[in-house]
Amino acid sequence: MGIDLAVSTVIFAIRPASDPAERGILSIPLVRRTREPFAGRWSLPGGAADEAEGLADTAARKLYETTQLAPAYLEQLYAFGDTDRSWSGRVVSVVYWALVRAELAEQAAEGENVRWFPADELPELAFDHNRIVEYALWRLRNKLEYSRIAQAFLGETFTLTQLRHVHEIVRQVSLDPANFRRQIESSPAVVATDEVVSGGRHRPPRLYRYDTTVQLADNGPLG
Amino acid sequence: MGIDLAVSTVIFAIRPASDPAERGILSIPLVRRTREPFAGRWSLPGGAADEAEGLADTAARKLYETTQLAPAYLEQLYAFGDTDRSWSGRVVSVVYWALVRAELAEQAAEGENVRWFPADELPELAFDHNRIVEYALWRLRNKLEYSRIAQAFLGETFTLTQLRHVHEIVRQVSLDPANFRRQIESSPAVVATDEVVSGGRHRPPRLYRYDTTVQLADNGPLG
DNA sequence: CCAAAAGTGTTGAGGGTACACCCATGA
DNA sequence: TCATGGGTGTACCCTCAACACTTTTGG
Repeated sequence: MGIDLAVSTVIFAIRPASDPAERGILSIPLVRRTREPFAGRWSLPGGAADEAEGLADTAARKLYETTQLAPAYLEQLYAFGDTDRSWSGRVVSVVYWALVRAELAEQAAEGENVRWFPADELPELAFDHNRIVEYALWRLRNKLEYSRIAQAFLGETFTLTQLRHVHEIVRQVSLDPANFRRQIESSPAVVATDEVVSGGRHRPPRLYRYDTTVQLADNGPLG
Repeated sequence: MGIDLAVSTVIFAIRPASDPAERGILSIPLVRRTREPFAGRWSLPGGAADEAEGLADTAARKLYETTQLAPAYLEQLYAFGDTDRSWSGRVVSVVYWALVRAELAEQAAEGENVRWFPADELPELAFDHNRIVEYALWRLRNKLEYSRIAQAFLGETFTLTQLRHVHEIVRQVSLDPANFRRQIESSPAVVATDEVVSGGRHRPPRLYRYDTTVQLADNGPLG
């Protein structure tokens, strides 16, 4: 038979919360399986690797096909290859994780077979996908602390409060606004614009943007 | 046709230096290719993935077959899958990196088709293996700073000076012995024994051992 | 006693946290 | 003028780098 090679992606976005007191919910889109094994169960978007296409390209394409979205950040997570992870032959899955923008994720396709779930309230998924998501969550939370990837959840420009909310939602902590500001401003990756947002009934916050000459995460020689 | 799946491993050990002023050299064993493509070039040990065997098991087995050694540490590095990385069909390589003990690495098999090279003086290798080693080196150096994996280069017991030399050789820095001592002693992963090493013409150093109930590196849910 | 490495003590700089305080806007 | 979040100042603590100093061995 041989070994089947598959590509899957854990897609993260911050979506509006039903409870308006919450600032948003870290969410993941899943697809319902229509075939055995695990027919009817929810699973990560993905499919067989394409012989003529790079692995990351396949991940981005599958991502687009299920959500109609393009990722703001995409990174390989891990190659899962235990012998017993699928009982329809041996499958090695190269899994990626992606961040998409909140504004776009709202209009993302949803339907009978595609649905967004809160990242830490998932149902029982097909294969070893619960374990995969758990690992992706751990990586996301870790990387948020020492890299500048939080911007990928937001649009072109954003306020520091919005950026802080991303950290608070993902890392499940509450951060001091004053210290958060200094921490971000000391980094060259985020720069102030001269625009502000008026309309709130308080002092208009300044908009910041991400400096695209700085790379989001340090992945060493892989860039 | 389809996609071929391979497993390779970047093996690190600290071997005795020719210059006795050096404490040791970070080295990698390579195998000479006997077939096209890249016949005659040096390359990473590895081979086709085995359908009945886990990926890490395959990596450890290939490691043993080329060096007669067992790894003290083994971790997945990355899945390399660019479409143009082999021009004998599409090959996806799941690459692991491993640490082996210095004492054992000295007796490691070496021959016409297996040879150890200093990690940062490699010849031009087959495929994209130079880039793979570069990434593995980056990961090793990074992980040494925030994990307790340096012990894997040493034996059951070791002196703090030996452990410091590992850091100095791998990270290419010189470290203050006093501060290094405190840093290690504050970590629960390394514990003092009541033995000392006599014989040197100076105060006999205490031996330490690694606490096996603590895991070397934090790989999150993957353990 | 001397050289050399093991091991201890101490100080000062820098980064992060907590928190007091002022600023600018809409209602 | 008040409520609300934006934004600044500052004191304290803790970690870490630098380096002086003491200890224990072999020669």
